[in-house]
Amino acid sequence: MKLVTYVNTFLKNPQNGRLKPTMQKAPEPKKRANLRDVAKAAGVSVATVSRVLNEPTVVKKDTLEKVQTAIAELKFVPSAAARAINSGRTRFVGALVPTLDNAIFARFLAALERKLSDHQLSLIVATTEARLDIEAEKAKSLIDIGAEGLIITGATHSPAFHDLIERTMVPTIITSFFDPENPLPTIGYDNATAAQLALQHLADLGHRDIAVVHGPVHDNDRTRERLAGLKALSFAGNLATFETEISHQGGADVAKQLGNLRHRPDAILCLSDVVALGVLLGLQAQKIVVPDQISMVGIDDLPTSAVTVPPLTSVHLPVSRMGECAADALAHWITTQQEPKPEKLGARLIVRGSTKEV
Amino acid sequence: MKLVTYVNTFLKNPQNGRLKPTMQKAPEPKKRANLRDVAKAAGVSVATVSRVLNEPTVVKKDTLEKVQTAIAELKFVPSAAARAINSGRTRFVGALVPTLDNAIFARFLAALERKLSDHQLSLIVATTEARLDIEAEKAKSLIDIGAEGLIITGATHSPAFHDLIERTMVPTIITSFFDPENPLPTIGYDNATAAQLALQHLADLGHRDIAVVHGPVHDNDRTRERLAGLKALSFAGNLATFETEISHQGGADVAKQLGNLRHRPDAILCLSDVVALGVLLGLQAQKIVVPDQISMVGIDDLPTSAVTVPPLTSVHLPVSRMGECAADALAHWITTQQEPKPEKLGARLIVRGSTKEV
DNA sequence: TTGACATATGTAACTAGTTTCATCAACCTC
DNA sequence: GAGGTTGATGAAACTAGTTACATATGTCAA
Repeated sequence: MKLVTYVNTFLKNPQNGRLKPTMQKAPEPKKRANLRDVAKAAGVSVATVSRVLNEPTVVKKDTLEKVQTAIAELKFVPSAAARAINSGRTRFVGALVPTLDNAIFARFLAALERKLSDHQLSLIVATTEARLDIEAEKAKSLIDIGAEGLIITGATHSPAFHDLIERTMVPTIITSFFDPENPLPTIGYDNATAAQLALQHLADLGHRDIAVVHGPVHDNDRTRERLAGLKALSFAGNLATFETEISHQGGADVAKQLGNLRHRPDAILCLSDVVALGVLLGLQAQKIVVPDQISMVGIDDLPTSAVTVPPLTSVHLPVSRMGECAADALAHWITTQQEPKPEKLGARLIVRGSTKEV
Repeated sequence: MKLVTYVNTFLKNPQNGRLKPTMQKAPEPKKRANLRDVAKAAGVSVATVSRVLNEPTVVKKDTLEKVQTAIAELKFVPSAAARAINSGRTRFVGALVPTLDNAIFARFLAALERKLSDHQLSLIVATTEARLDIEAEKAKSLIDIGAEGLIITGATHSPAFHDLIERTMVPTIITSFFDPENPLPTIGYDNATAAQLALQHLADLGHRDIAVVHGPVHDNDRTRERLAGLKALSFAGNLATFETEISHQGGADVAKQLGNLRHRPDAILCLSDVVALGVLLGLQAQKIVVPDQISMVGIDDLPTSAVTVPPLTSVHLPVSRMGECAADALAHWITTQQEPKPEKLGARLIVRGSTKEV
């Protein structure tokens, strides 16, 4: 299919900058072969060539070979656009993530892309900067350019977005979030449980005065769910929440705040590992020793969390598997028109060195 | 343009799973409007509608309004596929990066995507796992599906890849690498200079026994250039190189090796910040104090590097700007057919707390 | 009043595929 | 040997746009 685009544009601009204005005739920009060319070369009709491409079994063996030879000789690749126009299949889907600047999404997308390509689907990535208006806008342009499906993050979206999905009925899967009741299928972990796992661990170790550090709750239902999970757990102690930017810097900033507190909590629960790493660094800068002076738990379990000093106790979220499941589910939805079942992926606590009994 | 795909597929599967098998007639899957529908509704010809879309100035004012009303009423969005088929423009480009799992590429892609969308271009991201064969394969499928341009990393590629680009003449820009002589335009920093900046800094501080930690050199010309830059600098001391995986874990592994050395170097130069952070953590795990016992420099200057303990001295590489420049250059190349000039972006040393005079 | 020209719009051909329907030959059955 | 069935292929219509060319008005100068 290569070069639909470029060759055509080229042909329409004969004064192309690449051609030197010499006397010799233009180097004959060998036009890309199309179905008709192949048909002519093979001495068959276009319908037959199309059949060779799409249902080769119905074509007689020697005809098949003739056509295939012609295809090879002319280096024919069917135009994706022309195919899309009547099959309605563009073979790409879009993924909307808040940011690429967080290893958790990068890992998710890597798995998603890998698995989608098994289904012959390309992935267009769009970042929303965690803003619902940008999300709706980018979703619209993805659908406008022909995305066959969408992968989105979380269940909270703008009315414009919901309207768009409802009108267009584009298969859309929600990730990083599990809720069997959601009108759109969700594939993710239970954020409330994940947070509870972390809190329970701290509680079991005897911590009673806990700082909860999290990213912006505005427009982020994953964070809200995690916070709600914490509140739902009957915990016999104090929880103080700190909201900050999801970045190492954001975590470090909170660490500084915590260090200055007259009454310092005895444990910190970070709702994301990126923030946790930042907090850890921030504490270290103040010579506050983890876990001796303060325990720390994170959520996400990034590979880096195993390398920190001390290694971070964290709740593992299976983002790579989530990417694979989402890819399979979306591909299946697109091909069969059957909406997939929601899938709940387990989260589990990985105890490492950043937590200690009081 | 929304829903080309899905509606068509839907129409071809009237037994769609979403429709309940009730008695009432199917909810009339309101077919997406096309040019002809709009023309009929507005009482004009398809050519006029097309003109309204593409060169509205040549259309009489009240005709224009009539058509625009019809477009709005029918919620008409032109099919991208149909447009692509005769304009040859698919309005998307592909980016091939080794991995998403390194903040440096994530940041680059974020900037690239942001700027491309200003040019009305979408971005398809493909990861190559730093393998040239995968790169060539994915490049081919990107071009096959109609990518109008490609953004790639580094100047070393497989023969299949070069052949592909030459045959198809798809505009392709090399990033993370600067070489005005390269047949394909490069937009990036001078890797040799960047590495030299780091080494010179260590040399100026009096370090003479330096460990150089870097990622795989196989198939990675950026790393090779950096190493070559180091060798080219007449440095009156010892350089020992350590190759490892580009990850925090990889860095930590090397740190352990270094810690076990009977004669420990007095400084570490990491050719990437991700590795540097890993090394820093690895040293810390062994209670080796930076910079008192050993100095450290990195290259990349990730935001995290400012937060580590101690904050990492690093050579800043302007990846966001690189993304923007690449987007502009590629968009310009696609629209004007004029190959852009190579662009060299400056790198500069940011001195922080991880380096100290001997 | 007529010719010249510009402006606005429509007709139909074109892009590159897929798909329906018709045709024709070959084989089998009665 | 006529009739029915199957298999392979082709002609032409179809997808949804763009665009070259033709045509119909309108304005102005001669």
